[in-house]
Amino acid sequence: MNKAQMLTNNCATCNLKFAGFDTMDNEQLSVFKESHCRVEYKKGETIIKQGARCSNLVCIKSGYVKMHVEGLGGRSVIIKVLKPGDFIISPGIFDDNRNHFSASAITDVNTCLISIDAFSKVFHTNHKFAESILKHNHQLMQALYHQLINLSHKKMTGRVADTLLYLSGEVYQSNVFYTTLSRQDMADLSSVSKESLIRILKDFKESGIILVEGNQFKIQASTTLQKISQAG
Amino acid sequence: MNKAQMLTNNCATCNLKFAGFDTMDNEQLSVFKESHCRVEYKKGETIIKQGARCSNLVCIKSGYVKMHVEGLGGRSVIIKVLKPGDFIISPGIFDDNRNHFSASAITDVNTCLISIDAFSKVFHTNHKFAESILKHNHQLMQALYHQLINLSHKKMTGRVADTLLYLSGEVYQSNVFYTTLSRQDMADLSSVSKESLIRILKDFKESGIILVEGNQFKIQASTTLQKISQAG
DNA sequence: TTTAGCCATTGACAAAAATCAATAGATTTA
DNA sequence: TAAATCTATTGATTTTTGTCAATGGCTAAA
Repeated sequence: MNKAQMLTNNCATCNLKFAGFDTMDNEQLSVFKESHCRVEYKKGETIIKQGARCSNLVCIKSGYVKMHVEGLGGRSVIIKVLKPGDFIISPGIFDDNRNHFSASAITDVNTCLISIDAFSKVFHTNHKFAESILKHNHQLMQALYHQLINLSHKKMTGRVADTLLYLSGEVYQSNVFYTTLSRQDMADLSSVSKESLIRILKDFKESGIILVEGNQFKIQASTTLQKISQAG
Repeated sequence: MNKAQMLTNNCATCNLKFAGFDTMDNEQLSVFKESHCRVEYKKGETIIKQGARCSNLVCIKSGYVKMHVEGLGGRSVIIKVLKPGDFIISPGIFDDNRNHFSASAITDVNTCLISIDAFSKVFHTNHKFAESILKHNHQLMQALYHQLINLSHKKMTGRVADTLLYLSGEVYQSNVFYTTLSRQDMADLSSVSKESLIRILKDFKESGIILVEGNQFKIQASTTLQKISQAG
């Protein structure tokens, strides 16, 4: 994403791959455009807070965001790591109007916020847009089913292998990546304790499956990782 | 539900609390009515098969259904137990057209099946209906978030307590209930092994928290169960 | 009725994973 | 720069949980 694209204030020419953008006519695009506001978050800042009223559709123009559910005793589970082009629709929108998860910046992040009102207006006037939103939802749900299976049937090594494959395959889209996720974050993403995560990374490193140096990762044997993941 | 209501063939007078029914006009109702077909399943039968093409919106007129995701090595997780009045929209509908979970009858079940085409037609012409579908989806998703937290942060006793509270509170809606779920099913609902589930039920029974006699349950100290659930 | 098969239960044991404690490294703040 | 703070790492230990094996009961089929 270059600077010129990032700074565009026109939804019609926005580079975001926002599902449903292409179903919108000029009038609908201008509803979005008028409601939008650009906000920058610093690394560590909370973008969406679980329990608070949900007021925006959040589009990520640049940077990375972790989506997490806060549980008992300060612990949390990371559901998903979002990258540029992704967006967040809080599942409370047509329901109790509350956020049911939090989202925090794990790098500096540029966002474009669309008001719920504008979203709702377009949802109600453009059925193709509505369909694409439902589709987006369903995909999220499928990911949750997958995660549920992982949690209940796989042991730690399999879950950590999954996390590594997820980060390299879907988030950073490269076998070599630098992550701003802490070890605790990676543990929350795998649902293991921080110590266990570290031990497993060490094992993988010693077996030559991955290369780790601080937060710099290289997946060397992704087929082996896949086997570990499959074996549970 | 009495026989007369159950046998009604008219969507306008259907007693199902199907979200969005009240947003439909006569024309839309007749789209549903024309596409519908009534099917009876015997206990144990598969209603929706994971991986197969999804072709219907399934409304449950009577009986109970388990919604489960099949994982590795024949093991599965039960996501939800559905009761009369509930319905299932497969999350593949506007996406890959595949079912991402299975649904099986745990009693004899009466269903009303609406074709995807009819569903899609009404979804596209009635934005209030669309909104209620999205809302339904979001509620399902919130339940999944909750389950994710349970799985990753609670230990077995807390999860089994949750299962008992769920069955009595949401499914059978009574402190006293008879379930057709097997011990293995209850274990899959709690994500523990069958043996562990049995041991914990025994503990609860010996502590006087519940009364169990085969598949007949009575919750005697629901506050205690809630505390166990909260404690993790 | 008898046999076979499935489900529930129990005990013993092994594996898996979390917790606790201590240390080292890195980074921020005074 | 030094102190303070936070994160990462490692080892030792305990807790949690699953697996295996054996048994009894109930049901369904021959």
